[in-house]
Amino acid sequence: MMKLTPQRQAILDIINASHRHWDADELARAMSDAGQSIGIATVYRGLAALESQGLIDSIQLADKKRYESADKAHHDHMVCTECGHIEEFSHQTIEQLQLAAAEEKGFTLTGHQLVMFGLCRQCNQAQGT
Amino acid sequence: MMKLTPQRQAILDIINASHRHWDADELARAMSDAGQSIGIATVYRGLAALESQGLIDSIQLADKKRYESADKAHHDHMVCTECGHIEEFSHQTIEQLQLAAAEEKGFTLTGHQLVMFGLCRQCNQAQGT
DNA sequence: TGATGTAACGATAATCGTTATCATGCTCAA
DNA sequence: TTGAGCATGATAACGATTATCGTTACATCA
Ligand SMILES: [Mn+2]
Ligand SMILES: [Mn+2]
Ligand SMILES: [Zn+2]
Ligand SMILES: [Zn+2]
Repeated sequence: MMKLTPQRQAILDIINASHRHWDADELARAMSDAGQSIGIATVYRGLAALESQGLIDSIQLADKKRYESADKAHHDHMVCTECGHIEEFSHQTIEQLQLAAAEEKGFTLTGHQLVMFGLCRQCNQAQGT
Repeated sequence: MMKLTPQRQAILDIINASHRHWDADELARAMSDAGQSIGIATVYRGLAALESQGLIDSIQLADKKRYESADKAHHDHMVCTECGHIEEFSHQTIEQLQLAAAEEKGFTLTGHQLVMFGLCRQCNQAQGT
């Protein structure tokens, strides 16, 4: 078991207090802004520790890893390529069919990540026709 | 339109001649081994150019981008976390349900990537019970 | 033919997210 | 009280990718 130090607790609190998907740098900056500065290495180690304990979840985007609260049911993500907005969705049938597809290939699944890219509703409208 | 230089043609040939998923370094090494050395920057630029023309496809894995032939129908990937083997699969219903999920959120899809992680058939057996 | 413009090349520096190193600080069981 | 062991933070190192820049290949035009 790991130790829930003040730094790790603070990271966990920030993540749990919002529905955002945070990267390491944003968390360090948020803590700094809140007067509780933290070393960037400590952020990375804390995130890894919290995730290994299942206290937070992550998604690996092209450039960086982003973390979110684990207090939500499993879901996947749509990322707006215009504004960066991340929309969540879950689809039970898709999940089931993934299991079936894996079984068909002899794969034992430990995880998956489905990311869809496109324009969110707002950016769609801003774009016009 | 871009120019299909000897370097880019060679990259394209290597990718099309196999079913592998290549990273930039592997391609540079393969060309070097074949007696046609190439600058690593040229590999990256060539890959970007070829992909923008739709001549090759790519998948973004955690650490690096991998490229494959575009002479295949769209498919998604299972990655073995033990041996690195990449298995391809396609599931028409999953694709359709993705479109439905996007529409429901007001997203206009431009792409998606579904990657499943786990143990491939071989590594499953090697593991035993 | 030869000047000139444009795009690609290749070596290498720079960037960026992440991990490793290491000296220092805390904490808790003996 | 003490010391083993884990956490922290500054910073170096790393790996993939991109930027820079001088050089080269090639096409166009005087
Ligand atoms: Mn999410
Ligand atoms: Mn493939
Ligand atoms: Zn948007
Ligand atoms: Zn395997």
